[in-house]
Amino acid sequence: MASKQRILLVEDEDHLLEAIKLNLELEGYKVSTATDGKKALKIFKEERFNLIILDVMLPEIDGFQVAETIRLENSEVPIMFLTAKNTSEDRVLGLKKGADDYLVKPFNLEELILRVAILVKRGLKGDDLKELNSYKIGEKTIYFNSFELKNGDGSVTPLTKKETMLLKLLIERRNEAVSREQILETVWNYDVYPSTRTIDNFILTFRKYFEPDQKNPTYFHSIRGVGYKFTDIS
Amino acid sequence: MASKQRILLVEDEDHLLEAIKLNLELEGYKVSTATDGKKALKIFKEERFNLIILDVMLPEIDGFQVAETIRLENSEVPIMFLTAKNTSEDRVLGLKKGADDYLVKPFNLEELILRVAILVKRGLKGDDLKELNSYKIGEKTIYFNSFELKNGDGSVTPLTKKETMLLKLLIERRNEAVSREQILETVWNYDVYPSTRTIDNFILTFRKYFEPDQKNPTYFHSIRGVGYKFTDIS
DNA sequence: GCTGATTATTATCCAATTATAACAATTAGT
DNA sequence: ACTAATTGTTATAATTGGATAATAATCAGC
Repeated sequence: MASKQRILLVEDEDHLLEAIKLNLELEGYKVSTATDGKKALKIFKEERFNLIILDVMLPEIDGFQVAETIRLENSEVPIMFLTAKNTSEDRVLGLKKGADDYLVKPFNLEELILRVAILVKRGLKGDDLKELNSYKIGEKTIYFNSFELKNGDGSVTPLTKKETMLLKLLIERRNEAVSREQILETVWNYDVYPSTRTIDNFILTFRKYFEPDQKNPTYFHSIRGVGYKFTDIS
Repeated sequence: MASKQRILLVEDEDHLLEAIKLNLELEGYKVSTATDGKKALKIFKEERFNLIILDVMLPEIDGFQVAETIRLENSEVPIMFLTAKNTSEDRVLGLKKGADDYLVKPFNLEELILRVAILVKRGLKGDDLKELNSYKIGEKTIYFNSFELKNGDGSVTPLTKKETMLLKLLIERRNEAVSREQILETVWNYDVYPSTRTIDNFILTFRKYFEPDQKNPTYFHSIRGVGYKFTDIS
């Protein structure tokens, strides 16, 4: 990812604030903090964030009001509420204020991290998104949602739908063998199987695209009797 | 809300399936159901949904595989996992497969309803109300608000409503493939699908407007089996 | 164990098939 | 009258499977 994603964390309990901040930073986010609603709004006006995490119970201005104010100006940024109350009215209220997610205290830190990842990913735009949906192999970069392959010299080769899908599958499962059966089930439909020879053909073109030495594949390995394995150390 | 939002619910326990379905319908959603992964994929291919709720443990094909297959196609539809397992690996795996949310069983029905509302709402505003008033392609400028196209020589060509909408969509998503389905969903309504051939014709006129060489498009690329991609380096 | 024969699987090329898009002409709808 | 949508024909690109060569695995016989 190009640059660190930024999170604004608003929480009045110092202890909890520090714990969450530390964990988010370990995950690679840049975290700004505020301990009350007033300060939160001040920081929000000065910087741009990819996600705002708001405790509901805050001194001076509560989390809901903060969210409401933010939504007046900027309806895009995802907002996650942390709430101790678990009554239905409260959660519905949060929703109305434009929450994208909420966690009930006490919560599991790991769950927080996971949900943060989902929200940040969702908010990404343009170049970041393109970055997220790409994969580098050597000098070349595959862009999965523009269906193209950028070569080392900057030239671009178009990829077909099936090529892209199969590449995606093998890369998702990199460093493990994917059986021919699995490939057919996933890339082709569960009912219409072509001959297994077809797969070879796709691998062949992949090797033409990516392998410096066709006869000695670095990336696309055949596993006899099973299927193929995409190997990459990155 | 113009028309009912559609949800695909995939769950193998009949009792739970019915309970969730009933509650979602009470909330005003149109709910389609499937009891195993294979059926789910079949239905997914036939209809369009605003949200997919997937139990992870399913007969035949599990929820993760279903999600993976859906995500291999270009689909951006939000996916929520229902999972009994609460181990960290499982949740991270769900994330990687492209989850937008997940609930751990046993869950509170009210919480499910709330989270569904968040995801559906998010999907709707996903059409980005980004202010895009004009856009330059080569010598020409499109004015989205006045539905017209200013040519290099200063003359003006009027654009129809549909032309403008489709142009806007493709330009907003520039450099990525937009599937025919997405086009139909966005430019046409959810229920009124014209034949997909209609789209070709619009592209045809776009190429007449913008392409120096019709046979070798610079801007409007067809991606076979997927849809169209508007390419621009600016 | 080793060697060569046998068999199974994959690599590769290419022609045939199929799927999809380009395009034009026509119809429908307002 | 003018968009929008359908339909049909042609053009084109992607996918497929057959043929053959290459390679790897298995096995029989020594």
